Amino acid sequence: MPVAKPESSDARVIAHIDMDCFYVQVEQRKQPDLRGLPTAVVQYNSWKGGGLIAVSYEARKHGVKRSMRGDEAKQVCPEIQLVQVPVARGKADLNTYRSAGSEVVSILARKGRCERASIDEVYLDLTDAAETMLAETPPESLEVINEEAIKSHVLGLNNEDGIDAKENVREWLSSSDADHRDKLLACGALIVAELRMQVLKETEFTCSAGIAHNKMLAKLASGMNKPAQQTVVPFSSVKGLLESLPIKKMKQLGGKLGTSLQSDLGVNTVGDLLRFSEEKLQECYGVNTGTWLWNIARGISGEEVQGRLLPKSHGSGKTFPGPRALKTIDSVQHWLNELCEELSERLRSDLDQNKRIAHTLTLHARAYKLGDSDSHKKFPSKSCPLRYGTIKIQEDAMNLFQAGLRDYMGTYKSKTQGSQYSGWGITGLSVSASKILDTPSGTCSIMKYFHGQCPPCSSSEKSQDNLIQDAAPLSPSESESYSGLNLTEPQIVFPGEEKEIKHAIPSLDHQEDKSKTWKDQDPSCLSSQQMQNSIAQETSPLLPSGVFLGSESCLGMSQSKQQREFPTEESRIKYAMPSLDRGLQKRKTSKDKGTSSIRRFFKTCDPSSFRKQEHVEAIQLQDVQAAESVGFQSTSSICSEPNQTELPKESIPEQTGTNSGCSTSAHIEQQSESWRYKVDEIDPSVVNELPPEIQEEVQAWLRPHKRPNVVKRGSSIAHYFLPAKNR
DNA sequence: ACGGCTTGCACT
DNA sequence: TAGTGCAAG
Repeated sequence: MPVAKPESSDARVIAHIDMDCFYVQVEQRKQPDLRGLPTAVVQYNSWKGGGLIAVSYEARKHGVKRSMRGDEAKQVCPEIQLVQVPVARGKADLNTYRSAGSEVVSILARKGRCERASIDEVYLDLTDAAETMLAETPPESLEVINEEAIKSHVLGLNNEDGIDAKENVREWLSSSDADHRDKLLACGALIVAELRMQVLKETEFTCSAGIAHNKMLAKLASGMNKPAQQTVVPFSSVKGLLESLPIKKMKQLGGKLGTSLQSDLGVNTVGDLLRFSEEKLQECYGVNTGTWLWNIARGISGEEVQGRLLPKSHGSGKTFPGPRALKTIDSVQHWLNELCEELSERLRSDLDQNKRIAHTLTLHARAYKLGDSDSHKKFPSKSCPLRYGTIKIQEDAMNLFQAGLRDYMGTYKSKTQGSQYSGWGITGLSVSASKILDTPSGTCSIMKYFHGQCPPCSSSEKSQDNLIQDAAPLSPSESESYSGLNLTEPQIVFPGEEKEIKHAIPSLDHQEDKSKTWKDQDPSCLSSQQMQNSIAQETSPLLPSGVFLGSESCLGMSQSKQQREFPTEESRIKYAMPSLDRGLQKRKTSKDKGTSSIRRFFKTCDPSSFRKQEHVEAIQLQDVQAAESVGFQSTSSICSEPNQTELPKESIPEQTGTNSGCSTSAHIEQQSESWRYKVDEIDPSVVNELPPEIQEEVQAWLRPHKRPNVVKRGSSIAHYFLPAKNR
């Protein structure tokens, strides 16, 4: 039976921290003369003064806006200081901002779980820190309250900007008879004030923050008082806040979905959403989006703060607008080389600094054809296994481009002559690296737990000779999952050898299925220098299933073909993790039917220790709702249905009314064979009995997932504008 | 034929 | 899966 959690454990303390006009601040730190002046950061000064990408608050007062041209900005604010984004390899180079961003993250990650939400934003889960503070040094016990905290804006406090606001805030922060949730938020506010001061001290950057019971509200709040201020959203202020909040201000609703809500349902404020039943919203926008909308109307958002300090992908791109469109293969080649060079550089530093390896290379391009107005949509993106080394990346990217070009041309049934197109142009190119995984040594706590330490892993113990041996007989790509491209032929690369081997050519028309011996190698066993030279092939996701086998040598086994085709259970677990982590909606039938060691571990646990997981929303507005008898039944159904608790940020709406909830659950139940389904059966409470070093990792698997969308509404964007009416 | 360059994510 | 598209800043 579901056991009700104590109310207090649901009162999370979440903060969203947002750097103020970050790029401007970075430039002002570099050039302190600019401090206090209306300033904007601009890229590509050549055309109309370049495009603004960050604007200081002084300049905003004069009406300067992001997305203005440099020239326009000068018009509305003649004294504006325009600073150019650094340029490298003929394109904007954002690296200084990236590293400034990591400076900040490393400070903000000190007080709780931290999620890097973008280059200049993070979420923090300060629940534990706040609880601890409340227990040990509650605000009421402090003689002095941090001045920065006293400057907080507390939504719902009377006289918020009146003359005695500060006294009110001081009292709110340290009131001893306050609601428990408010006390926690007060602690959160103190902690955040401290962190912001620390950031200022160590980086010279100011930031704004929102402190609330969930991510959505914290994000909303951080933008309410900028720059350099913080805003607290007490539980009791939520209803009033959302009631009048324009729907488009809500994150995820600033685009077409928000427009559809306005024009099709007449929803102008978040509060207006309360008029609609969950079912109605689901009919219009699909199950996930519908439920999500229903919840945000009530200030409910269960999304957890992910403990992730690093980006999940790297990309480098450039546009070639209009007259500058690329017309020859050579020019494409040139720019692709530049982009790949930058990407490769960033991959290397990620490897060096974070011991992470990217596994997929993707190329995106935009092209136009005279006479076809939406020709630019049709250039397909292509991806392949990522091989490290600048030259390899360049080569693979070029091959991807050519493959894309063939498809693109195919749609026009036309042919290229030589290296010259006519009537064609490439208006955008970008390359990106994704599926970035930690090197096992760093975070593979589970493997360590089940197999003990892995001495052979330590890079110092591995000789260069071993390296060569291990790396030598490499598997080629199993390329069927990569669009018929076969970009990676077997090759031998010795440490120190950076030259590419010219036979890495896409063979589009022959897909061989070669059986080769496979000796995989744990990348973690290599020093980063060694990595740079030799990890190229073996780190590609070569297996058909995409299994990453990097850790086997960690276990001291020598893998061969057999294991390549039947990877060990631990490998599958390792691979399954990221998708579970993301809480994918789809539950695909997994090919894995074996009993994993993790499952065995759980099975040996005393069944009596299992109890049902309670999924309760972080912020409980139920009391409020009950009082108002607004959607109370739905709320309780949410709470008792595990699969509903993880709310999607947004999803494409689907065809109305063809199907609904019952087939959804039926569909889920069919998946009894899948490993993920088994995960669902695991009682979360048992995690507490695991050794601490793997608890967090297992916890990540157990996050609730979204429901598959069974309702179909068609696939074009147009359906945003065509929700069902009068249904 | 312009607002550039990145990210993350959902969907299919 | 790979590929597409939305959204945000």
